[in-house]
Amino acid sequence: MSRDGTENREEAHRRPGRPRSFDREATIDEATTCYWREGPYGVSLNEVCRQVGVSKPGIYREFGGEDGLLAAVIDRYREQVVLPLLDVLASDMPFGEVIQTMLAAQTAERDGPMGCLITEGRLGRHLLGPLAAQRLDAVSEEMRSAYEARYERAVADGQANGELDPAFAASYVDAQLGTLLMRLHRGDDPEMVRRHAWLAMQVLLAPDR
Amino acid sequence: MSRDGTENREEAHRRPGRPRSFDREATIDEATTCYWREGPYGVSLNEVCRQVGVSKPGIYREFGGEDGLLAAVIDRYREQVVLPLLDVLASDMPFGEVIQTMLAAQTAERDGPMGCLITEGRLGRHLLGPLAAQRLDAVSEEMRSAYEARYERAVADGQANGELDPAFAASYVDAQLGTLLMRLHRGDDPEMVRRHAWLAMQVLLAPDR
DNA sequence: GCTGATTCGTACCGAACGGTACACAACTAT
DNA sequence: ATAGTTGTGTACCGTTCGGTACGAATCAGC
Repeated sequence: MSRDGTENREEAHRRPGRPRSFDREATIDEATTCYWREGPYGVSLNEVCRQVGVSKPGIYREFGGEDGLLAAVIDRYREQVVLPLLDVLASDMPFGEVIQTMLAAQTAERDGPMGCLITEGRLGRHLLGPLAAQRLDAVSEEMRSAYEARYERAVADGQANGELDPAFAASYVDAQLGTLLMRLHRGDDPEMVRRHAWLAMQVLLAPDR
Repeated sequence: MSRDGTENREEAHRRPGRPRSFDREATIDEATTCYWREGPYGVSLNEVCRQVGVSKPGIYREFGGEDGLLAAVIDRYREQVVLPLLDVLASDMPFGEVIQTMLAAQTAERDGPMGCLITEGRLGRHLLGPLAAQRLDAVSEEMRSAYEARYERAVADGQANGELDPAFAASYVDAQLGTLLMRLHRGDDPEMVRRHAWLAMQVLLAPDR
């Protein structure tokens, strides 16, 4: 396949013209870090270009503009952060331990930025372009439905308070996790935030045991 | 007293020079509505001037700039919104009813903007000037300590779960109410938001009854 | 009417924003 | 070498931002 410019190194580039020097993957990675650290609204496209070390026309040629770049960043964030989280949700750990593990993972001191790019994006979704907004909604719904499925499984296993409508419980988890992530991004004390979230989650757990 | 330009109407203005036409109180009122509706970061000073119908130099002469205007707005908001809320907290209603009343008041459909100016301001406190940030912190602490006092009273009356540290419970209430107000401002369904908050508050109530 | 005092808004400043025109660099093919 | 093709970044566009210089407007006193 020689659809794109990355043929095998042996034959090098056959096409005429100047060879590409723009590294799409590295750009997405660095831009993801920028947007994650500062929040999607806390950093301008100019600033991202400065920090990543690429020119603005380069971004426009590759992603079509700020909206397209953010859409690519959200996709990358989904693969690297959200999917592992969904794996934890899908595991066969007891419900309470799943919750505890998720809270602990998010509030653990880490090298990278605290908080969640998706959560920050949802805080000002109306400021996003159509592409980024669509990806954001998709990932949000993906997470929400995972919460709902896990809650239903927990109810079936007797590990969760079954008196709540699953969709309602899922959106409750979504809201509580959103709060946790937003506060972490704001710089609140992770341990306090974690304890608040854990307290809020108690209403979902099965009363006995 | 003739310290300021507003002497009694009988004697009119005695001082030389062009009489004041700038209405400080009306400006604060209208600006409060603007910042409340759009959020402190969702509206520029230029836009506020446009909507209120005053000139930018007028704002600078009266308030010293954007920071001073926001400080005055926060003070006005405190008087008109926060103090009545503190009155509800201080009332002798049972604890559960106090919580329910606060949630209902915030989530009720109303003519004015949904959400809370203070809460929105805290989301991006680092973007505020020193004056506005100081007022915001003061009001925030005022509310938090009111939550703490009311919770301690509820514990003493056997209306609240006494196993929580009062400061911890107060910051929990603060976080949950903040979430509620932020979601209302974002446009989430008020009824859903209210039910979520009420569910989260259950862990504070006394287990029996 | 004139002068001085005071308040007013127009019209500007430099900086930063998102977005783009275009000249030049770097390759293949002849 | 020369022409053709493709990728690149400088240097600009118009807009909006927070903030201000300054002359016009409106009063009291004379």
